[in-house]
Amino acid sequence: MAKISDIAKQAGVSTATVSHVLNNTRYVSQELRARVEQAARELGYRPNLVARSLRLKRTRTLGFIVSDIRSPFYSEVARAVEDQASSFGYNVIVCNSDENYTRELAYIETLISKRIDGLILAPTLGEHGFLKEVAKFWFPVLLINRRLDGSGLPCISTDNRTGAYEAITHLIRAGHRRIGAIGGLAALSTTADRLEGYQVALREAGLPIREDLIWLGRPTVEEGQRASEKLLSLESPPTALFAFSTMLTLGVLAALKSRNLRCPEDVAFVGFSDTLWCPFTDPPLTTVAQPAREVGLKACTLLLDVLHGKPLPDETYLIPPTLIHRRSCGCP
Amino acid sequence: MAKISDIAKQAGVSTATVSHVLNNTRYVSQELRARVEQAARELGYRPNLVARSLRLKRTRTLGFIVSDIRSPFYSEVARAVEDQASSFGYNVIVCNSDENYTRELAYIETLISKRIDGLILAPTLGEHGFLKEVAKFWFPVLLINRRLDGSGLPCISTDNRTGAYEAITHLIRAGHRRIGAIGGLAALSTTADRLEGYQVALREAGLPIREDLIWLGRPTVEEGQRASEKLLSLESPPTALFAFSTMLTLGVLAALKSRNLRCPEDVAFVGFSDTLWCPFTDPPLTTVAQPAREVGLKACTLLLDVLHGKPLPDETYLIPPTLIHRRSCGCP
DNA sequence: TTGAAAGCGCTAACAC
DNA sequence: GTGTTAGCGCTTTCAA
Repeated sequence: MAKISDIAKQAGVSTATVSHVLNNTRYVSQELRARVEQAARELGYRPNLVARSLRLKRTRTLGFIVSDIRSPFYSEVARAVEDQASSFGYNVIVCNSDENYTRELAYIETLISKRIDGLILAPTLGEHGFLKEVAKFWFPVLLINRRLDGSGLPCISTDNRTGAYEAITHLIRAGHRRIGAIGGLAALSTTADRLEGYQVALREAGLPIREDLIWLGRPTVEEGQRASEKLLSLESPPTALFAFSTMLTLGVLAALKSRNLRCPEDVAFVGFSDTLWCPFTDPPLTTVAQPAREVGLKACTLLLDVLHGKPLPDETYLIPPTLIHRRSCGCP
Repeated sequence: MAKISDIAKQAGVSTATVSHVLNNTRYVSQELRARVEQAARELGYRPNLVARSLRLKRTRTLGFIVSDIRSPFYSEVARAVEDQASSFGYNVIVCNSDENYTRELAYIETLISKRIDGLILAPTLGEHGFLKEVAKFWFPVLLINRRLDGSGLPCISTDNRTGAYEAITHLIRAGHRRIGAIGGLAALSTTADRLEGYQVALREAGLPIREDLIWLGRPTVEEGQRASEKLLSLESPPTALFAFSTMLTLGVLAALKSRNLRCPEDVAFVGFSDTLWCPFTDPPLTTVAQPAREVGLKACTLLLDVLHGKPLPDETYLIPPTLIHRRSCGCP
């Protein structure tokens, strides 16, 4: 664990000179430069970034808090964030909030204490007023996926409204008039936006918005299955279903299977979030593909911009998703 | 950004007292304790863990390097590691090596400089002799998933040999005598172990090991598809296929689909790594489910044990996988 | 062109 | 019971 003063001694120069050689931060003669470099090599020197961080008041470390890194969407975002961050010399600490407000808060406290340079956050439900303080006092905060209206915090997100609108419009064009919607927690902006897209599409087509065709709740496979069963048991059941997330999609598939319903012949289906598996399910799934990589890249790029002096934007950036046509929607 | 000396001033005590109150590290009278706590609250004090780390020579931060966090296996491992780490007050920096030795090396350098307390690593291919030095000089290193034979580094891994053995034995019992194997890079211990399990199962059943039924290569969907096409084009093609990874499994499915082969009627199939989607593919997939969570938990637990003073084991821990029976293997 | 030394915020040995 | 202070390893101002 050689330190700068060890190198200085061995090379017969001052610590200032060593530091300047190592960081290329002021002119040093060839002679001394060579001696310093050799000494550093001989001693197996590795700069201590902890000391450097203390001195410079920046850690080149970012925080990344999402509900669960196992989600295909968030792991893709995480990958993009890490790619971008590492290419600029930053590392990222990954945290799983599990949709738990208290856990999220605890992570934020820790990250403050660790003096991260910036935070990318998919907030849980709950009062997030304190984030304004965090952003003002500690480090820039960039939201992903979920807006926090009125917080003034910038957010990078899929254009959920448009995504849902296009999915539903597609089903309507194929002749469906009763389309069930199975969504996540109503209080999340993602759910609200997708629901809005669903409603606008119906309205524009002159179709009624039937509350009994809409189910919102916890986005798990089991709940999705239960929700599907419920909608499909209505006296005039939907001829098509639209699920807002991967877990709910799996729930729908389970329900169709357990009822021996053929898709798309008996019930058409469109999901939200494309994955590698979607082409291989029975039937291949039509989905709204979320631009996860773009969201991560944009969020991290903006964050790094701010760290390099640009002003924090207060806008929401919506990135358009893509409707991927496969068999489950029943179109040619 | 109040610091300890600010609190000391405000509370009219020494910095030592403040530190001891904050860390509960020596007796302080109720009186002073209360004054310190109030001052800390009033000033919105957050301990500076960078300074603390410099002083204590530990950061309560772990490194986690895998090829790609998007992989269902690694993201599950990451989640388990993070759960365990955070419950002990540690954070984890996640890095994606992309199977690139140079990238992996660069990350390790950075993590050394950041003075992480320990590293969990799924090594890429390449000479890893330097890891012994790292482990000796800087921090404990725990391998996951891939052994580095002769390195003396402990490894937590799926019992790949047994997993493959059981899958193949299952197919043999169902009457298959020509079973194709589609695996990843030959130099990886995971590939070698799974191949060994495949071979041992055949040998025990008195079946020949035909080299033309074995394909090893880059584990991508495209390569998996190409490999399947090749095996299925043999004059006496395999009646069952065994794929070593998720990507290769998707490739097999693509090949079966493009050739209009029914599974399991025309070709039976077993994959490695279970995912949420496996019950919903066409047909539902029989797979060897990897104990990803257990691997992550065990790795992190061992690492934390070492950090708390226990000696680093030099063993390899193999965690048994589970064969999950679904339709694709063609058994009742 | 280079060096001496202060100071980033914290802990803890030592002194009282 | 509490306080003084050195020092963790680095950067950078100031001086020469």
